[in-house]
Amino acid sequence: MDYKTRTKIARILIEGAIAVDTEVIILGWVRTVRISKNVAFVEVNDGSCMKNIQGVIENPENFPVLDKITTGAAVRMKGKLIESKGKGQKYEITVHSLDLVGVADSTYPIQTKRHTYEFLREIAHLRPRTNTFGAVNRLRSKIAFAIHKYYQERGFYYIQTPLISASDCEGAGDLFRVTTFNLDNIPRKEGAVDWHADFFGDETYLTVSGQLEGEVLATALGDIYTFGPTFRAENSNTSRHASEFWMIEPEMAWAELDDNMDLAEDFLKYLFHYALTECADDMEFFGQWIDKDLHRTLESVVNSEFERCSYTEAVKILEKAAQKFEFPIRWGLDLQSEHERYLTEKTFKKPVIVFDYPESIKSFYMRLNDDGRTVRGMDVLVPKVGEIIGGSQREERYDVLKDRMAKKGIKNLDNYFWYLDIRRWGTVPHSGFGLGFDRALMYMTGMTNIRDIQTFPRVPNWAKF
RNA sequence: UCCCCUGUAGCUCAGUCGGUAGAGCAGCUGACUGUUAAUCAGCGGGUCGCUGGUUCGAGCCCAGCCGGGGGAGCCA
Repeated sequence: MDYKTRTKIARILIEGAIAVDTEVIILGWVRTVRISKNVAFVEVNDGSCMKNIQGVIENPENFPVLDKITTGAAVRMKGKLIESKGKGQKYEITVHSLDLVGVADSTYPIQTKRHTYEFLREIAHLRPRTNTFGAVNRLRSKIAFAIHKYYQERGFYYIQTPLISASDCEGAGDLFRVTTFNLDNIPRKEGAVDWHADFFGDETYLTVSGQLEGEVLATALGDIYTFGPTFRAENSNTSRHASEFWMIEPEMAWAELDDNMDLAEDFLKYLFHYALTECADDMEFFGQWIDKDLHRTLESVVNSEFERCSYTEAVKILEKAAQKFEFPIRWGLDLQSEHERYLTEKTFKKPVIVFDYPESIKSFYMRLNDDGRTVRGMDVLVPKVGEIIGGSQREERYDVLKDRMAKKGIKNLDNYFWYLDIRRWGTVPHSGFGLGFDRALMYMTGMTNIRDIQTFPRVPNWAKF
């Protein structure tokens, strides 16, 4: 094969790195074919970029293989790069030889027309060959790289936290259990399941967050970040939730909530700006076909100063709001989606960071304020989506943390000895947050369903492919 | 988990009052001197989600089940 000698389409159409009249070999998949008596056009995409390159065949009768060159077929196309004689593209290829590498017969499900997302989800193994899903997957790669670039350039260390965990982090009952037990014959001792007999000698789960381990490393390396998968067994049936998703969780020692907000704001702006400038080809497609306001929305986030508003102020604003809400507003109640969207879309018309939430509605690890009733938690809210980041300054005082864990009803405190130990010796103020990778990508692309942002989504009742 | 909507050809959908199945696209065959989701002509294509019920007769009405979508909650 011509793996090493072929020219990727992006080199020609995006980078402009190939001179006219150069002999090139294109390896790719046929998007559409148009054949008439004296000329045929074969449009090929090789995945390297959004755009297709058009092969022109001036004497189709000499290319009997054209009969089998159909939408979806894999082909090798050799010819000379020329300036296009037709309208609609700058370059095209005068084809000298054309080989069918892999046939796609008439049962190939992707047609040269728009398909519904619902249909494409059922062919998740083929949808990356469409424009939309090609663009999504290219952007995923670029933004994953941008995330590493951002933190590495700022002296954060990338750490790998365990996916199998014995702690249930926030005490929620929404975990996937990990076991090697034969489910038809589970060992029991005095009536109860004998977890000592299980593989790890204890109950274990798929992690819901790498935060607690991240705190351990931050209080040794200073600044760290995690970037990996997490798992939630919640029966959430929405367009924004998946059972398996990737999170970015930076954690900084010596940092307080203000530093945390600064990082969250700067990080989001960096990612959006990176997408707009480094992925312009694919972003143009999203702006044209998925969300006409996409560029305006992203640019406004990049160029705005995020508003910072305490929970208490936010409640006052919402109480005075002219709008009727479905859910009640009262100090002590959590903000609902409709409230968050009102704040970011109506009141401030830009991203908002809400902070200092009531102690009663937030997790045990958030630092208790001097007022004794609020904690140093923060949520970053953006127009159109609402909450995109959740984070906090962590409770670094041993006694206060232990009390709050007990108060929050965490049962097996012994399992958290290590988490408490980092407060016992050399404790230090530290802060961090979590950004959902897939949700950030939804915002960047305008795609409205997480099942179409993840390549192989896992949601309740769906783990195919 | 709750509320609402939905399931008919490969895809997107229509199907009236309950009377036995339709269109566009795709596919196939042919035509066509540069096309851009090419165009034009012809042809083939159905377990109406499943099970049961009502009825002389059900794609249509009723019940249950299964699948899909949107919204809410939980959150990232």
